[in-house]
Amino acid sequence: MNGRSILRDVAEAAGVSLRTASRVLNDDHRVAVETRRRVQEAMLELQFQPDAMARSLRAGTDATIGLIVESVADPFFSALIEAVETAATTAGLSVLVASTHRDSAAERRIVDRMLQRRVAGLLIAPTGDDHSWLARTSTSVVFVDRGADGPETDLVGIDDHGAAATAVSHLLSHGHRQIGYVGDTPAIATSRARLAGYRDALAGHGVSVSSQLIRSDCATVASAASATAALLDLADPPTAILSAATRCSLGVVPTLHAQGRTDIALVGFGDFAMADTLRPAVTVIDHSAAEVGRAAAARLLARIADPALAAEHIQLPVRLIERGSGEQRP
Amino acid sequence: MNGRSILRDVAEAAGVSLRTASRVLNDDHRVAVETRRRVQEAMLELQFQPDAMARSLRAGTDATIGLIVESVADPFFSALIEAVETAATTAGLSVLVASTHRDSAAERRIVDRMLQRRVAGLLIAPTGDDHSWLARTSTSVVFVDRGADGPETDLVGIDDHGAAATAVSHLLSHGHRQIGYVGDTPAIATSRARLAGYRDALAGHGVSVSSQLIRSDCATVASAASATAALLDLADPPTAILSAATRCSLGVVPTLHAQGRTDIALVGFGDFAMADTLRPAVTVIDHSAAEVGRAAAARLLARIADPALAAEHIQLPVRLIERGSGEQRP
DNA sequence: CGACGGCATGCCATCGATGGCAAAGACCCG
DNA sequence: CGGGTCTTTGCCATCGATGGCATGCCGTCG
Repeated sequence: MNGRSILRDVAEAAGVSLRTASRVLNDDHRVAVETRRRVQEAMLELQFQPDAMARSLRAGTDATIGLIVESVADPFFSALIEAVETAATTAGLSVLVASTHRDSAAERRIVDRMLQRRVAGLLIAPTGDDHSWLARTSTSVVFVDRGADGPETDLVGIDDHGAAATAVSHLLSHGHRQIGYVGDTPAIATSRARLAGYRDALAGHGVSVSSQLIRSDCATVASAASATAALLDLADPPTAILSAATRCSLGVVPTLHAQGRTDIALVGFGDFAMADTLRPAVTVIDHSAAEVGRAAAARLLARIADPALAAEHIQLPVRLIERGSGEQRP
Repeated sequence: MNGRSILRDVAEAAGVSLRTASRVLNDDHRVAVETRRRVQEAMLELQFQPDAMARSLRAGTDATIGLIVESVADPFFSALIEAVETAATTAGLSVLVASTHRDSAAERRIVDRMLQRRVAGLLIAPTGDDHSWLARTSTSVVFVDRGADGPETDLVGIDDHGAAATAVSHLLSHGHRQIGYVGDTPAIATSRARLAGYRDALAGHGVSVSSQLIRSDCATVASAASATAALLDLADPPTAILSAATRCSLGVVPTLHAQGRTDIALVGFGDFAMADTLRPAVTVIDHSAAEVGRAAAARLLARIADPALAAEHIQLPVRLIERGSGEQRP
């Protein structure tokens, strides 16, 4: 039916040059009132829509930010995405999402593809440790949730070490000494920090750390479930458990319920649906994904506006929500 | 440090024309072996990455699909997004996401923006009823979850009417006659179909429908919670409830638990975390978001490949997962 | 030895918009 | 009335890659 109309058509219809039509489109003030009116009329008439590709090519950058996470479906990341998307839309930018599924080769491919698209900026919760591509691009990048160890790039996340330590101290103060740890692999910076927080809190209270109680190999709900079952089977089982990721909690909690061992104290990292409806309701460390997303997006927008900004590590506060499970005594 | 290199640089470095370098880039067979080698060497040397914008401009379409949903953070949609993203990535396409938050003006803006970007295709779970823009574009569009009432466009979703009827029949067969309905607004086609399925199943079994038992105004978790409380307060309260959306279940279930009324039979639309850990575990109709996403993406890719395809409505099967809550008798 | 076919390569235009510069017209002032 | 300034408008080149057509070179065959 309609071939879409281009700016040239508008210009011809209005009897002006392409350049003048372009000026009207961009609200350039140096256009006579009458001319502007004619051009605008023609634009409406022809239902003109500017071509974003052409603009991007000319501008050298695309009005889009790339968001790379581990999994789009993960509750933490999906909440984060929503916050980022809201901020981006407000700023007139679109959002490209992609999941790495912890495959660092896939991550590299995704990063390359986004850079080829000349995204205005990149938000990334990295999987791999190889961030050498950073040196090869001038695109604005902000790490989110976890990231480069070095201080040369922006990072927006939470105080994982402190949060884990807080959780452990909470359990210690309720009389626990045998505290199990169910968490994700230390290959992920975030998990590493949480495990360190766990260890340091125990050590700080003079409690010895038993490696039997530490299961830091739970990348999936299923592995967290079986790790929990294994902890319960120990000769000297834990009286409390720190679940160091929401994903882990989704395995730990059902296992405790299935085995009728809800007497075991539990603090989970990350809030989740129904956490306060279960009996006992689950005490969690809430690290608001939306807050992290908002802050990361704000930081990225600032960096896009001024690429010369000094790198910064932003840590958002977390809060312990006492609901019952974490306040049980041995 | 490095300004990125462009194809012209590669051509110069290899001592060939731009056109030849372009041929190598596109695996055109009409290039001498030796020349190809030189050009490829130059590409590696200069770390050449083709500019996606320029290609898109030339091609007239962008290697991207747009995905427009109500909320990126909604569990149903986030699972759907992940499936779509996986399929798209496999096909070499990127994914732009956006949330409408049920604002049809926002939806229009988002659609316009995506069309301006010349996305290769659009997947949309529409909020508004005005799909007149469809006529004005030649972009491939597939509706997902809900959509145009007419048969002129593709729609991938589930049999909402049948699924709701199944759930109601299930409750009826367990002796319930007072069945409450907590669902979203009938303004959404999906909700409308579910409510109709509820009514038709009741009518089909000769049970009269009481409008007091129907709360179809629950767009949020909080409103579902208060609607549930109101149902319980009725002079003639329901002995069973059909929660017609996952979001609603997240309000219904905590309310039943908080009021100690877990004796009320419940069937929920959409599975959710911890549904089988709660006591009683929650019987649900599982409509796999991932399945819907996969099918919708496959359909869109097919349509992009062949825009002349006849429109089709695809309904994916659902299954009733009996866990206990829906099998309780009055 | 000349004509012709096929392969490899190159030049130019093009996608749609915008930046730089110049020109044309209006207007003012001396 | 001429020269200068300001406003409005237009032409051309450009962003980076690819399509169409032309050209040059080689071999082959009559």
